[in-house]
Amino acid sequence: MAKTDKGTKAPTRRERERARHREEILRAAERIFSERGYEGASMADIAAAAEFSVGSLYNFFRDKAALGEEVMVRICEERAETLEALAARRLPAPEALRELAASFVRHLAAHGAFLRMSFRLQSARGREKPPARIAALIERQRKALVAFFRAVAAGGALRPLPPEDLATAATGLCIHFAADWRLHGADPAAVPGDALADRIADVLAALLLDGKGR
Amino acid sequence: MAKTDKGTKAPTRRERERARHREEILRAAERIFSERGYEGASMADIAAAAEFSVGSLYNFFRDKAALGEEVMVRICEERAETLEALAARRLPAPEALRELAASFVRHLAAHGAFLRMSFRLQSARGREKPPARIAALIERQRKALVAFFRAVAAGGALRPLPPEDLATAATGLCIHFAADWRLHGADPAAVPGDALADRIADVLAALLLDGKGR
DNA sequence: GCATAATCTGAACGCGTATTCACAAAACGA
DNA sequence: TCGTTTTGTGAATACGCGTTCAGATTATGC
Repeated sequence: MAKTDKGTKAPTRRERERARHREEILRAAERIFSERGYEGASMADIAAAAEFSVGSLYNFFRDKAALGEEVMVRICEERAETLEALAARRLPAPEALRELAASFVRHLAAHGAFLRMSFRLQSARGREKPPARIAALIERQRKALVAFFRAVAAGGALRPLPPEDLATAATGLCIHFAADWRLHGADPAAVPGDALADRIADVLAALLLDGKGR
Repeated sequence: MAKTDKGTKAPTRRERERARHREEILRAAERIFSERGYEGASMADIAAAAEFSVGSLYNFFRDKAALGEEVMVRICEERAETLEALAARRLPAPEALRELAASFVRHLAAHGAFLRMSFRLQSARGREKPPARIAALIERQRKALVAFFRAVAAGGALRPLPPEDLATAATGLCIHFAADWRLHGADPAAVPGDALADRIADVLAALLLDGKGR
């Protein structure tokens, strides 16, 4: 099976090692970013965490921005895939919303850098637009979530709103309840768990489900 | 010898001038922060915008952090007062939600720095907590919004959720719809207007109002 | 008008950090 | 084993920015 290249040979030993090193740098970078934030993480910090020299980082990434972008891209890709898979499952509304909340919280727990770097996109310097690859992934997530809500709404158990608005609303709810949890949580380094997932699920259900059982 | 006494005599000419200068610096700082973000705004930029020298800024504020904090504090105070006033008006649910959306958008339009600096609180370096004064104001806003929803819910026209959750949900919706509008808007420097307010109001109504008329 | 205090100025300083580069080490092919 | 190529190293570099301070400027009290 052709891996990443445009249909050439199996990767040589060198290529495999290089890929592994790249991977380790990315993992270390994500850890440091999530601990100290993008601006607070120095290349020296990341290099130390990855057990490489600073110079080596530049053999793999053009500059700090490229490294940060790649970290974010991978997180966003994972989230997009999760959402696409979730949309394809065609669950009934209540379970669908519960799964949405659960997957969101799992994503947060796995990628502490996600919320931080998302917020950074909005507070970033100047009038910078997010890099094109990230903008595209955000759009992909959005598309998947709209499809998710279109499918769920077909069951007729949701409030009558355009799926686009449902998607935006659900995202806003997830993010803000998570931020609120971070703000009020005792330990700022704590990892979100089932308590948060349940709370978000309850709110999503209460607000988005059509309350026909009343 | 009366210097800065605790609210006794009429302020002398000097004191009034000093207060005016301070005011001008704060206005300039807010403008620059909203244009370039906190990290992207240099003290030299702010000084130039305020038509003072850099050194003068330090006669009014201990350092850049204190200046930024003061800018944020004033914005948050204004918002808290608006919310408290709104809660006190005891409007019927539909009008109440419409006013909530409208006041939020007016606040955004008046203070371009608000969203940016709010997001910055979440993506900030290290594990810094927000300054105590700002944390207190955020809490004050939250309290006001909870009171608002408690009052509105007393009319019985809202979805049956704890007012705390309604408050968190409403905030998340407002912020995320605004962020979405910023992201998809043609001009990134555009000022949010009635179109955004209407959209948010519609969503709030559709999700938070008890749909008993169905 | 003069002495004194308050305010303003902006060049100079120090610090932190992203980035580079000359060199070292290692891996590879023959 | 030996030249060549790739990869790794970390001290040196360059730069931006927050902050300071000694002196100029302006206001105030007498």
